[in-house]
Amino acid sequence: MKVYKIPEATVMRLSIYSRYLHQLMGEGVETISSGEIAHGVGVSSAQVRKDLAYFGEFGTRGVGYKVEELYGHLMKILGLDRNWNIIIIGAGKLGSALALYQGFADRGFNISAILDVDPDRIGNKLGDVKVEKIELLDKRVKESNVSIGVVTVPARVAQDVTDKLVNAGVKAILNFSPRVLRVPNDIILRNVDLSVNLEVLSFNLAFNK
Amino acid sequence: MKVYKIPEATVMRLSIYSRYLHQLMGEGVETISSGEIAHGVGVSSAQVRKDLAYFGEFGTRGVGYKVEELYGHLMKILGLDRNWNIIIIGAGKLGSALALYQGFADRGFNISAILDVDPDRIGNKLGDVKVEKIELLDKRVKESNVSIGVVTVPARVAQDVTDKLVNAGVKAILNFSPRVLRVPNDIILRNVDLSVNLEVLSFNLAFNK
DNA sequence: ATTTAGTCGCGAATTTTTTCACAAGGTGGT
DNA sequence: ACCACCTTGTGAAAAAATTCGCGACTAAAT
Repeated sequence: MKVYKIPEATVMRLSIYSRYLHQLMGEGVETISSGEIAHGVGVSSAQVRKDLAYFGEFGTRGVGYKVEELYGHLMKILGLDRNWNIIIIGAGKLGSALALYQGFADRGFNISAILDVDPDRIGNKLGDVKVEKIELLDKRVKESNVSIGVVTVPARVAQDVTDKLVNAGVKAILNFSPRVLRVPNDIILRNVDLSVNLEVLSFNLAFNK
Repeated sequence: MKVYKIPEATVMRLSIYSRYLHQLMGEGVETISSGEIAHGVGVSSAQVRKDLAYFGEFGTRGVGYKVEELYGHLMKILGLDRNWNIIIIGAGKLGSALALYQGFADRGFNISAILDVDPDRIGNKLGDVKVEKIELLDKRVKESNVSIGVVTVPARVAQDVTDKLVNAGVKAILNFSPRVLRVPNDIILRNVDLSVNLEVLSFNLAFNK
């Protein structure tokens, strides 16, 4: 099987499968079929098998998958068999929420720093991390070997912050600002636009009836 | 042109185009080509034209699109030519951040209520809205004619909250909890999983080198 | 009036993703 | 040992989404 290009949709589903498997482990389930995973997360069983087939053969014909084993494979595939250091730029409501979001820590994402320009925010404690001034961006990225920058600043400064992150050496950026960011080709960029999601709902509500 | 099924990716891009056009309006731009929109938001010009073609002919050959006019069409298509009432269930960090997120109000989403079970949170003011007890769910949805429910509760109670929202009469649900929700066929459901986004980055960092 | 340069709309071709369908392999009962 | 029954892995088919290519149309310059 080709390993060249994995569909992004596949990667997102793997992440969802892994979480479902984790839940099953908690329930003491030891073996599961593609059909059951499919039903559990709302896709087709062929989809589950195809997604897994990109990376190897993890099941046993006639039987299914060992939950714990498959979970381990998925975590490895997703790069979650290690910790990642991330930095959050922007300690507004969204940045704070992300900093305190347990889901990140649970999956091995360690928040190395959270920075802002606003003196009122600097010094605030968010969980274990204290908000620091933006000038420390380069220093913090380098000293903590930060791989991922999370951008939660207003649109007008998003590109500027992004450039600084790239220069400091982050390899990937998760952008929550409603701005199209330019990054060099070797930097991985993902955009999460909260409004877009609501607007897709709005479209469906308005359009389909 | 077929109106049957609009790709979800198209809808998401329309939302992005509309925001870019709004920015251009602010800059005083009056006319724009598909190629310029494409460059501005990072897709191909054919993609822009194809996306728009699902809904009609908005441009002038040889000239391009009138920014304001196209913006108006897009807002109408997206159902943003009116206001939507939404309710947020879960006043934790994420729910609070969403409640205070200016981006929603800017696009016509009006937060009718935000509810929680935690007595410590009830009574807190988030912008113009006060956190109220979860028991008011049915009442608030009905009296404010709420169309969209936003679920930001812990995974274990997400399905329960969802069922209550559906029973109360919401037509769409935006789910931020890491749980696959079951809803009737006529209810529109979208999932936003913040961890998935980080994990796709993690995968790309780990896998591509 | 004609030419030149530019741009849209859209059918067709291409690429990508999903679904189908079944051979291969495994389990448990008799 | 054989049979009945499962479930995976995967090539092939189908479906969906994107890109290509060009005819149709516009504006502006000469």
